[in-house]
Amino acid sequence: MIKSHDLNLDHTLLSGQVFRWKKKNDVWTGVIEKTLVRLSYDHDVLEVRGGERGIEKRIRRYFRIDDSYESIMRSINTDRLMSTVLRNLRGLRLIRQDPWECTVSYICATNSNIPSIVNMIENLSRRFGEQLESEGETFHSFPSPARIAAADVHALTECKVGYRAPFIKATATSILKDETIFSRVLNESYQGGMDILVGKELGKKTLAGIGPKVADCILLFSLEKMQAFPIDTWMLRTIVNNYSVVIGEEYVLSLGAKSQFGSSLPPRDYARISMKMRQYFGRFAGYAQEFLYYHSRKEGKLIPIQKKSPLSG
DNA sequence: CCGCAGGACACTG
DNA sequence: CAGTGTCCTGCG
Repeated sequence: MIKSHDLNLDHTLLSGQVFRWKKKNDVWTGVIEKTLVRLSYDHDVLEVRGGERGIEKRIRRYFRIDDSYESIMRSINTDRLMSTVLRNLRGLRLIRQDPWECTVSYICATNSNIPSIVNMIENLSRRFGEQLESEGETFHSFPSPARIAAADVHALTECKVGYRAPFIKATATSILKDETIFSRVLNESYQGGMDILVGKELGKKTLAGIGPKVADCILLFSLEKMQAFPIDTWMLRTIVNNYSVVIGEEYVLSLGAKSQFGSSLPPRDYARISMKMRQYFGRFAGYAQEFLYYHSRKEGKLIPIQKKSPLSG
């Protein structure tokens, strides 16, 4: 039995980890692999509709119910901010996603925003996934690598994924050709897994559209690397505003001086900052990241990081 | 019409 | 290598 105290669906499904759940009348509907599931709370007890026998177990796995939540919360309760955030977002959990869907989702996330990502993933599913009917509604499974690899780039572009279309197709093709890649990462250390995903393994790039940030998301959300600490522009702001001491105040200043925030963080800076944060939060740093990320998004406007100083005139 | 949003990549020096 | 510009799309 899962209780709302252990799993807060709103926090978890709105935290920006996943992009395919919809809420209507206090019922969350989503697709786990090829099963359509409806979730709601009845007097603090999670109620599951859809799926067949065994669905409860899959739900537990999906929401990582078997993680020792209390112990993890204690381990990442490192400071005043975390203490507040952990209390306010009680019941937020990491989700154990399918690596392939996760990969495509975060390729789509580059230089984009959540509503747009939701749109892209939905378009891809509608066009290339399998239809799932339920209670008069139509949903779709996420398309397999084979379906995407076989797709025309033009057809992918029609799903509004933009310049990511060739990346998505190329990555699907790579995964078809190297089916064990995810399981190899699973059996690797964090750094080993990172190296494989970004293509440093044999010095050659295998997966297109996957840099360190996307790789961190894949590692954290689908490949059991709970120390992974993805750093997007929001997280960078949060770090600069709250954890400059952790990554080095002089270093923060040097970052600002370089004013490199117009594009992505240079890989070397990304590696350094995420390493510091992993060291600071420990082996469940990824949980801390997710709490901080959702917190910062809920808080909304943070002080934007200054870009190139405009030539005032 | 411009700036920007959960970065990656190709291209210079 | 390290530092820039560009990339499709949607929205304020």
